[in-house]
Amino acid sequence: MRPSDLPQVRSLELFESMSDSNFEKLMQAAYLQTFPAQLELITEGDPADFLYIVIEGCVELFARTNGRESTMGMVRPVGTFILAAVLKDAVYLMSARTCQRCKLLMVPSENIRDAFQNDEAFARAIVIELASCYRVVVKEHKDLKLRTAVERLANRLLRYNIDQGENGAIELPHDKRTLASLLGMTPENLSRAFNTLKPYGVIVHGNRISLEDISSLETLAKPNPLIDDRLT
Amino acid sequence: MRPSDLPQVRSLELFESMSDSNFEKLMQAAYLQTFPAQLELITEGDPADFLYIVIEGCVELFARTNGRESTMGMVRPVGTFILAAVLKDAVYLMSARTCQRCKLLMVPSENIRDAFQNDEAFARAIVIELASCYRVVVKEHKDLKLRTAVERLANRLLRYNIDQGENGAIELPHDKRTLASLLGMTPENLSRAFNTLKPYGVIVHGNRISLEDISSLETLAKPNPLIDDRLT
DNA sequence: CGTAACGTTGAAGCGTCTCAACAACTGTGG
DNA sequence: CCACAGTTGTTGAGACGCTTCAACGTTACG
Repeated sequence: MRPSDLPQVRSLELFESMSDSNFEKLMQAAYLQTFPAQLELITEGDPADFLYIVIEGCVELFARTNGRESTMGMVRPVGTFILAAVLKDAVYLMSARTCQRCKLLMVPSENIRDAFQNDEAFARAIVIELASCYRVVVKEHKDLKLRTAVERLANRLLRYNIDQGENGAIELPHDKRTLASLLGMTPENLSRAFNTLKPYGVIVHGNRISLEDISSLETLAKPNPLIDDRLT
Repeated sequence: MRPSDLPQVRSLELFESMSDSNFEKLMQAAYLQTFPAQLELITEGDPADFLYIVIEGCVELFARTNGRESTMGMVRPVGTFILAAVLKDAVYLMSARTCQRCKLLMVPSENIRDAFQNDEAFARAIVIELASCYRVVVKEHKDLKLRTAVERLANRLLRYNIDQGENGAIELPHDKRTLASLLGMTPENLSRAFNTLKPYGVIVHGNRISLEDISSLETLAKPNPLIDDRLT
């Protein structure tokens, strides 16, 4: 792999406290590969052979059953996916596809599990990473069970606003059909939800949204740190 | 704590590979307490002071926001809850209340984190437990996003049937309002969903259900191991 | 025996989905 | 440069699923 990518991976919370020698060993076993857009990287049900780390591009995690499909999450640099399956040596619960041309680091599952045994700092980091992933899914589950579609969209917009500098001008990080699926609704319904939010100062121009009245949007959305905060 | 309860806790996957001395240390720091029914044990947002282990009874995990409430899960003996919050030293994301009179073992968070550092086997067990919890929530999330209410009920009934001996006679482990909330619907809608399933051989007598035509129920439910199996 | 809790049923309304049509934009090839 | 098809997003109409509210039956319990 290109040496210039290494520091980025090393800076991942998952790897930063690991010993140099163990990190090198792990990276020597890893493959850095570039994939075209719209390629299905893994399919749910397949055995977890690799831990994936997104270096460049964007990966969509999704699930299928009975002819239906839903986006479960989006992974951007520098993020990992399907750690749990790798650690349990189980099959993937989600499928993944590239949204754009992507550069991905693939670390064989066995090497991850070996490193877990041999490097105490790595073991601790893995537990923190896993616990964080767990809490993210719990929050998403609460979001879906406790809120209407419009509320979910409103809270999502408020979060994007915080992520993007809190100046009321946001850019949607994914296309609208993906956003709709992420939020658990149809594209048509997302479009209508945006219309519902117009009286609350939400102005849509393609994938650029301006929030002209944050406080009224917050009154509607009632953001809850135990659902919407990414840190806690 | 009563010595007769110890072997049960020890047999938990989380503790069984731990060294004797570390297990004893952990148990000496722990409190065994009995709680009456309908007591709120923890409230979301509070700091995670203890890891809880259900020895007897049943605990409901639930979440609230904006005046609404939803059941997130039920914990029966011998199960743990809110491990992720304990490990991250964060606040609870869910509240918990007793459904019945309960005997619970409470292990201080600090001791759990200490044991994680000092006992390699325990660290490994924690990772497996966490990864398993993660996968359970992912499955529940898929269930909710990819299925209708009737399908969720049908699959739940098929799972109860497997859990309870696969003889077509099942007993609901919780009251119906709780089951409804678990499945993400109202009690009224659950009642109607049972009616919808009548043509598929689902006969309801209070909390006893008989499944007279498993194969037609399966045709409707289309169970998926990547959602419904508890093992994988 | 009366009260309370739980579950069921009905009617009405809301939210969401489906299907279809259409507009706007993108990239392609002539 | 323009016609073209393909993609993406929007809008409308109708159907469906689900919720709400209210009433009622049943069961459990003091």
